[in-house]
Amino acid sequence: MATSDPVYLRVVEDIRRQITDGTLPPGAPIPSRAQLTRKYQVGETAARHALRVLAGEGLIIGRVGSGHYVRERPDLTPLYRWRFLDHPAPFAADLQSQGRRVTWDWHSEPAEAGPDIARRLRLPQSATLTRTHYVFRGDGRPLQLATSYELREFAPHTEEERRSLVARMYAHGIKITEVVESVHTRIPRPVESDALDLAAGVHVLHVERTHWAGDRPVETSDIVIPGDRFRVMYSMPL
Amino acid sequence: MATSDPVYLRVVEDIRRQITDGTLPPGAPIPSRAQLTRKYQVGETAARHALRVLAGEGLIIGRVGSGHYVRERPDLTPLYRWRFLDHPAPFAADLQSQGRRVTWDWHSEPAEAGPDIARRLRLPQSATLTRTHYVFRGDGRPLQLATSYELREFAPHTEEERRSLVARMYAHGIKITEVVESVHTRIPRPVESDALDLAAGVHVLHVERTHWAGDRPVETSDIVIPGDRFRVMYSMPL
DNA sequence: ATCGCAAAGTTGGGGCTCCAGCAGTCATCG
DNA sequence: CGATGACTGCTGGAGCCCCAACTTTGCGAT
Repeated sequence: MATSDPVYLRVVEDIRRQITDGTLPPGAPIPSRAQLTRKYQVGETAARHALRVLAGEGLIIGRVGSGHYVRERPDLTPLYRWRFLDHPAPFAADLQSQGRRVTWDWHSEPAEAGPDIARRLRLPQSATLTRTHYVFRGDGRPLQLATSYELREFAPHTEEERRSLVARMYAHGIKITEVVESVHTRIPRPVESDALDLAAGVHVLHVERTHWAGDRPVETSDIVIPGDRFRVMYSMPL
Repeated sequence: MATSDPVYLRVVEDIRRQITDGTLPPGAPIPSRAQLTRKYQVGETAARHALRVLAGEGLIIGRVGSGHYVRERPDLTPLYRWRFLDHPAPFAADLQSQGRRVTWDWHSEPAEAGPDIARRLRLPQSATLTRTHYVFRGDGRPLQLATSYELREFAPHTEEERRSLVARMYAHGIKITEVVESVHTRIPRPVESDALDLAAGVHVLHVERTHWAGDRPVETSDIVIPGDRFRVMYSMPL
């Protein structure tokens, strides 16, 4: 099934890989339609489609009359990236509203991204992340274990910062009732793919594309609560 | 400049209008590529492109072998739609952190959308909205005036609900330092248009597309802070 | 009356081509 | 020597066509 994928996806994935692993640095020119046509032995339609998808993802930018280029400042993209893979336990914030006092402990350690997380976070495998294990407690009794992965340069530096970060997440009242399997992808899936079919009963909240920039504090959160599974996508700046 | 726009936009805008004003109700079939080609006297490329854009916006859904249809449950789309057009005053939440006590009063009234808001909220002009005027005070002194427009069916029903809604907004620490000119558009601009150019120094956070569904509580917020102007986009369910 | 099947219609992927408008580059002219 | 203008390459819009896979429909046979 992997080899019979649409042709344009092959091009998209190859270029995306080159961008994320640094082969194509920010500002680097992307081959033009004509060049892609030759290089990947595809039609111009597929080549142009691939470029549009990548541009839609925010990875590259097209300049009329000039060409496509790898977007500058891609480091702004992953402000915070979280990934929780947890016990199906009630989330702490849930219990706060029931009057219990929630506390949490954690310990952080450096970790390599590894293939799975690297792919999901669109990072090179060698990227150094900060892995943090949490133990959430309600009235002292353990409620939930959680693991989060953050880019080192964006991870909180002090105890206080991390505490405030987690507190802000709690302020959202995120309930985690089952597997929380998530990544905050700022540059999610290809533009045209997988239009959601609400009528079919798929329950999902889905942020397709988010672009941003700016040197001021920015905070966004997107919470997805499908039927029986859900994801939390969360990002915060310092 | 309006008449020399791309042709596919003419198709997009016409269909979008028909959907938002109810001419094409949820579930209604959209003309096929061939039919659009004839109806609007455009090429197949433009017709298909228009359909893709609308599908990308989440307004319609394409089913292979069957056709495109107006998405069901479009009422889930505008959960809350806010629009503030305000004084360039510091936002109350800002002052909270400085230890001042922030309070606010409001009064709500029904209002017709009118041409401007109808266009921005993608609603029929005759839609009945709830218009709410706020006065925010810091330590009793007026700080800010704000006006918000909400779909009536999603407006808070009780005093307590509205108070909690505003409080939740404050919890985000949204600073409003200048004109807040905004609409929460769940279905923003066409898929392929206006990729942001970060390199050019445009400072903007921009949520392009958000789709969601589900019968459980969903909360999303998107805060945009460009250089010297900014928008707040906010939506919350009950 | 119901079942099965074929034909027609539709989407999505893909190919090819043309053109306007823009951006560099380079050569020519004053 | 500097400025202007022509040329080339690129993007984005647009047209037309073909095909595979899938749905729907309607007809014909049982």
